[in-house]
Amino acid sequence: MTKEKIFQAALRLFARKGFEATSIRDIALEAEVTSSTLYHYMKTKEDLLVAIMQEGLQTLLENAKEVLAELEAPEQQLAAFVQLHVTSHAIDKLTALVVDTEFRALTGNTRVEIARLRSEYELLWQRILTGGLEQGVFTIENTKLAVLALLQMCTGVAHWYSPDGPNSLEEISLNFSDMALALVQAKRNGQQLTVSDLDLPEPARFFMKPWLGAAAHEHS
Amino acid sequence: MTKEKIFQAALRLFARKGFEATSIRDIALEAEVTSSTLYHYMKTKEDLLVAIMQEGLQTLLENAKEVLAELEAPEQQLAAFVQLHVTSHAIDKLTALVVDTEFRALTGNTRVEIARLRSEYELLWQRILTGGLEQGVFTIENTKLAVLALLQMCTGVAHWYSPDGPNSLEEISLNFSDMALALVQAKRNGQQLTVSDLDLPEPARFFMKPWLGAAAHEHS
DNA sequence: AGCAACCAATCGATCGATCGATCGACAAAA
DNA sequence: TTTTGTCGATCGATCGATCGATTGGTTGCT
Repeated sequence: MTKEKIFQAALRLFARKGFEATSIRDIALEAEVTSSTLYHYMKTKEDLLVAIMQEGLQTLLENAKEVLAELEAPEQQLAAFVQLHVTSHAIDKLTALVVDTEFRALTGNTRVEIARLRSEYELLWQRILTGGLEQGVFTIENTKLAVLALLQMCTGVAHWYSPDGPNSLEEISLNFSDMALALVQAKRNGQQLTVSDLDLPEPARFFMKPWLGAAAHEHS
Repeated sequence: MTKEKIFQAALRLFARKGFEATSIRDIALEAEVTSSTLYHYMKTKEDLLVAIMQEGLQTLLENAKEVLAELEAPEQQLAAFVQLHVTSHAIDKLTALVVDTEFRALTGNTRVEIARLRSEYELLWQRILTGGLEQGVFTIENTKLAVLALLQMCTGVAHWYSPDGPNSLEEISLNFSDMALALVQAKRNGQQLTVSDLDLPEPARFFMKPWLGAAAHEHS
């Protein structure tokens, strides 16, 4: 479908050059249509950006909520959240980069709406940490700062991950879970917990619905 | 001086709207000169960006090297690095944001040069973690991944810090040091280390040379 | 079956606005 | 008189967006 082709082209270019540096004609060229054709599928260039960001954030949010519904222990939730976030940001690097770096290009209502999605997601992390604190399994001085640190550290994966890199996605995902558990000093019986102590359901990735970009990669 | 005024204007706008979204005329307006005058002080718009990024990265790098010269123990070095990085990114938020988000706008030689500065800085972190591993004071599965995680988590401060926020810069800086020490599981005598165990020289900020933006803020 | 009416899809041409950058003129300072 | 700083005017290129025309497939009426 042409529409999908246009969205994929925009996604690639927004991620590589940034929203402002990408022209309508760039997208048209990449999608192998004329710039006029673009306007048959969208109203403005910003609409493309909004669609990408909404899709990415909503999918992440849905997956996160499913994780919370499946797992109870805060240390399990945290590890699964890290795996979900890291894996999402690696598999669909392009969408993740756009979501994380092009927020300032948004204007008006959509800006507020996207900000709301993001803070809703942050709140889920906040609750996990609070839960872990109440159960005495985490040791955290400041929950809000810890959430910001954890999120930022996991989000960074999108900036450097490559399937050809020295570490597999699974290694990275597990390693980041361990670092997160260490950061909050997750302990049971006075022993520092690692992800291998938690027996999470096989691939935590099981929950993951494909993102926009990942979906296109499947049925190509 | 007019030149300084121009650089400050560019810094503010690049940080707020991004390099590509900022026009020459925007900068001229903000600096209260005409766009022609800009070209008396620079050759291209990209030169402004390069100057900002070089200044920021080089100052950070110099300060980091001084920290390494003053402190020996890896846990001290790590805590001081975190404080330096966090404090830099909070005090001179604008420069930090530009350095961290506008790399892709660079072209040609400068792109390579800036990338070299950045990787040189990363290497210092790498050495600290390796040192801590060799002394058995850190527990880290994968040093490179840990460096990326730590850097990303500290860099994120520039995105949300505000002097009017609920936490003082000192609180944030100390808190992030503790989280970093926890992430690498820094231990002496089997006891998890915190920043208060390390008796660092009074303000670790002592080493900090002012950045471009911070400097202008001083003699204003 | 055949024709008319419709509609989604695509195009080339082009709009006014703005882009980064240049030029020569003019004024103040050295 | 030369140098340094500043300006208005303007360059060609490109920007996001719009327009009417054309195509090809689908529907509905006879």
